This record gives sequence, structure tokens and C-alpha cells, in this order.
Amino acid sequence: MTPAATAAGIRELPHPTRAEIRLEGVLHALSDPVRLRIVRDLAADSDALFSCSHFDLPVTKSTTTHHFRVLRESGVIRQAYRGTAKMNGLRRDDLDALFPGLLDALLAAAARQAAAVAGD
Amino acid sequence: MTPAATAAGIRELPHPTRAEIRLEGVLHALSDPVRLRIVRDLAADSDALFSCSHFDLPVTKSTTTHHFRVLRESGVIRQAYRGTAKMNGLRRDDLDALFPGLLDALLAAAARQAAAVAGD
DNA sequence: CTCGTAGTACGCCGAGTGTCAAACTACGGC
DNA sequence: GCCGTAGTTTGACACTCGGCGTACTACGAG
Repeated sequence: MTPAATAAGIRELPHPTRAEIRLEGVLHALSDPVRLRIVRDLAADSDALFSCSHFDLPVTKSTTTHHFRVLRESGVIRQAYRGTAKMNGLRRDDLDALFPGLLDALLAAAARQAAAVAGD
Repeated sequence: MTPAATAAGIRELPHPTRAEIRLEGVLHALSDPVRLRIVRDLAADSDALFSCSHFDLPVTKSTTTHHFRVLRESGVIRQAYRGTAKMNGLRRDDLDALFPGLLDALLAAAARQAAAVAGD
């Protein structure tokens, strides 16, 4: 069925506005290893947009969809359809405006921890 | 009973070592409004230690205990007994060493959001 | 039109979370 | 020794989360 979906043929994805982004939500979204990894990959190429299938995640498609949804609903990423693919991009501008320095500190911390674990 | 507790009369609280602190755990600990508030209060007076009862939290004592435990086990705070009271302090040195700039960015973000909500 | 690929939706499950009340332990003061 | 205060523990509850499979809906290629 998907009631309001087939109406115009355009599935609008609900994104929180910048003002609606909650710090707790962002932290919760980033407290999952899979999602943290997605964000790190996304941040590595801030300009480029990646499709969901680009990521080599250790979970199934439905779980992937779930994680991307959490990231989108918490305001961390932005999603847009392009053909059958769905492109994902970091909302760096919004996050930097709301919480200056937070994203960079977070990414640096994640990179640092990844390096520590690797060299363990 | 509390087996190894009454032995010496000193209840040692298990803290993760600096190397054991995981970024995901810290983010998860801070993704709860109650715990984020505790950390903010703690950070306001980094030198001072506060007892659990010092905080005016909208939850019962047992829930408070639970939140403090999550914070301690994730490596965010350090706890020590002093008489019947349990003093709580931020592990700022460890966190700054592990994730430079993260705590400051987090606290600034929390303060910024609190101000935005207040002026809503 | 048909088919394949990309992603979604739904339901299910086990595990974990936040909350509470109630019973308990520990310490200090009387 | 007794009592009150501070905090813990336990068990219960509703809820959420992360994971899965399956069935489904788009869109593009042929």
C-alpha cells in the first residue's frame, strides 16, 4: 500500500530541521559501532555521497536500512534518492553550526581509538 | 552477603583503566539526559567532588545509583567513598588524554543546547 | 512488459535500558 | 547499643534496540 507514497511517485524522506537536532540523539546514534563506522566513512569524503550498498557492513540489508534511518532521524546524515539508489551525506554544516567542534572531536576520537585497537 | 565486601570493610569500586575506556561507551553514557546533566554539573566544578545526593535529579535513589554506575563503568566519572557519602568526580584527565577536545566540545554542545531550549 | 537490483516495511526475537518500590548494608552520632 | 542517613541491591515492569528473514515497492535496463 504505502498510502501517501505512490501518490506522487516521490518518496520524501523526513529529516529533522537543524533546530530539531538533539545532542542526546546524536550521541545515541553515534554510540553504535556500525553507525559510528558509517559516519567515519562518510566523513572521509565529505563531498561525495555514498549509496547504502557502498558500505561493507557486517549486517544484513534490513539492519543497514535501520541504522541509516537512525542516523537520518537523529540529524546526523542526509539522504536523497537518485534513481534506485539512496545517497547518503553527512550533515556537517548543520552539526558544525549547532555544536561547533563536536564532530571533529568525535571523528578524531574515533580515529584515535581505531588506531589504538589496531595496534593492540 | 556481599562476599568480598565486608572482608576488609572497604568496598572497592571497579573503574575501567584508561585503556579500557571505549568511545562508544562514553557516547552511550552521555546520550541519556539525566547522565548528561550529571556530567555537566560535575564539569562546572572540576575540582570539587559531589556526593550523589547533592544532585537534584528527577528520579529516585535507585535510579540515581544506576546512572552513576553507568557513568563510572563507562569511564566518565570516578567514585570514591568518604564516610557514608560517595564522592563523584569527572575523569577529565583520562578523557582528555584519550580523546583530546571531545569533552570540551561535548560540554559546549550541551550548554549551547540547554540555552537554546531555555530560550525556546 | 519483464526482470533484476536497491532499498523498505513488517514482524519477530533476545538482550539491554530506564524506571520504580522495597528490602538491605554501611557509616556516623546519640 | 540504637537510630537515622546515604547508598546499594534486587526484582519487576514497559520500553527500546539491534539483529534477522521475508515479503514488498521502486526504478532502470533489456
